[in-house]
Amino acid sequence: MTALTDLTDTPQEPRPRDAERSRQSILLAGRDEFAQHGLGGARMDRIAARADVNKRLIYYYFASKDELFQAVLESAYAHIRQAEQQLRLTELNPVDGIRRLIEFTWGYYLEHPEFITLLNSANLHRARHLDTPERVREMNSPLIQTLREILERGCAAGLFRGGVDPVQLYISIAGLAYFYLSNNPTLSAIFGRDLMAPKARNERLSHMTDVILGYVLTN
Amino acid sequence: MTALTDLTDTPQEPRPRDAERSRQSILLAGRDEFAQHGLGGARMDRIAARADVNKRLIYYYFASKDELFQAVLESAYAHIRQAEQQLRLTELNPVDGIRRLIEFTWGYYLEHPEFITLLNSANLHRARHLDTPERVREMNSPLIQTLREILERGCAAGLFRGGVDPVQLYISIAGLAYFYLSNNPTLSAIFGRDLMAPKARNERLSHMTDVILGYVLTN
DNA sequence: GCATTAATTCACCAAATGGTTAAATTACAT
DNA sequence: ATGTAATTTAACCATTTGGTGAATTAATGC
Repeated sequence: MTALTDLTDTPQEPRPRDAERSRQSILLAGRDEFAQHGLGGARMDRIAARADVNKRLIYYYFASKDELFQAVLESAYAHIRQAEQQLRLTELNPVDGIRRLIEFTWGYYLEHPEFITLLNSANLHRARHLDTPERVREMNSPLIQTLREILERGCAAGLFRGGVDPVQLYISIAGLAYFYLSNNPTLSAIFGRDLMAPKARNERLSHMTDVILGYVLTN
Repeated sequence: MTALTDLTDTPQEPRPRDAERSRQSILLAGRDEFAQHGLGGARMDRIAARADVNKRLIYYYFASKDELFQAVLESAYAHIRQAEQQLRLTELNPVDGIRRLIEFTWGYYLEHPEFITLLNSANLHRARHLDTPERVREMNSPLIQTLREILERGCAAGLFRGGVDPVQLYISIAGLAYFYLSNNPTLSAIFGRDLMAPKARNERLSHMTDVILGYVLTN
């Protein structure tokens, strides 16, 4: 209140020490910075500023820029896979199961645009930052298994065509959503129409669903 | 031959001056560097080395890193649009027209991986480098018009479903191919199978065709 | 209270980076 | 031959960059 107790505008009041909180804060800041500028364009100083943490602390928890990126990437994967596993697709009939997977994929990419740009950076660097590929693979198998099960059920019921590779189908569902969102700026510019307008977004979801169902459904 | 005439290993023989050649060389070098490292990771010194040109020359022809990237991007767009216009899709029946467009898209992305990473960089920067959007838009309209025409013909012949938005369809065709190739490193790692193996590539083309035809075809 | 350890900050660096100044060289028209 | 504009180069620079060594402060166990 007095000039003596509050001379500066920066309170300087030292936060209580909390290793886990700091680590998490750096991880989040890194996620945002990498997502916004790409791995090459990201700046460690900015990450420190975003996390409101001394830069040296980043190197205390993560050895280098690359290792931080790797940690960010793994965390992003863990997040989407966890969300996927709460879908309970097996409780739905095959058609609704596919529908729900499409809607989920669309919604997740919409709500997590950082996931898309992080993946783009990871791929630009040829997935060099996905070490322990076994762990990641294990994380992704369940969804493919679920999809395979849905396809089999639909096929047995005479609803779905046979011979569909669940991996191909998954990549197609993801691709239809991902490309639209990832490339939205150039596509919107090229076609001269705002692809992110609410109406356009709804049309896209509807279109994607028609495409995928048009493919898997017999007749 | 003698020590007098050939003291150094760098011949130093000055190339004849050729502005157009130099400009083009820089543009190509920039394309490769940007494609490989992204806009943020690209290094002007490396571009100069790739082009075998003094770094200052880059700034003589292109004002800055951003302007060079912009020129590279425009050139890349011009290239694919030109290739698209040699497709003569209108000479084919509707089904073959769609088939050919899918095959072309797939083949072009395969032969020009740099196009994909350039676009990713452009989108990371929100298409800021696509100025003169009118020019670019004009370049892209013809293909959409052609696609619209194909869809109408197919619909009139009772082959295709009606109400298909050519822009949505184009984005879907591109997306099915683009995502598979752009994200190949992470997808291959995650699913533990080499998606770029010749067999896998053929299967992908076949799958994409099935998906798109399954959607547009009636019955 | 006190020592030990874990968390955090400070000050700093060598290398790399995008960009520039000014001079030199070459083609080319006269 | 010579003047002129276009092309190319050499040397340089202020800043930024990822990363460190060492000191410092806060929590924890005793």
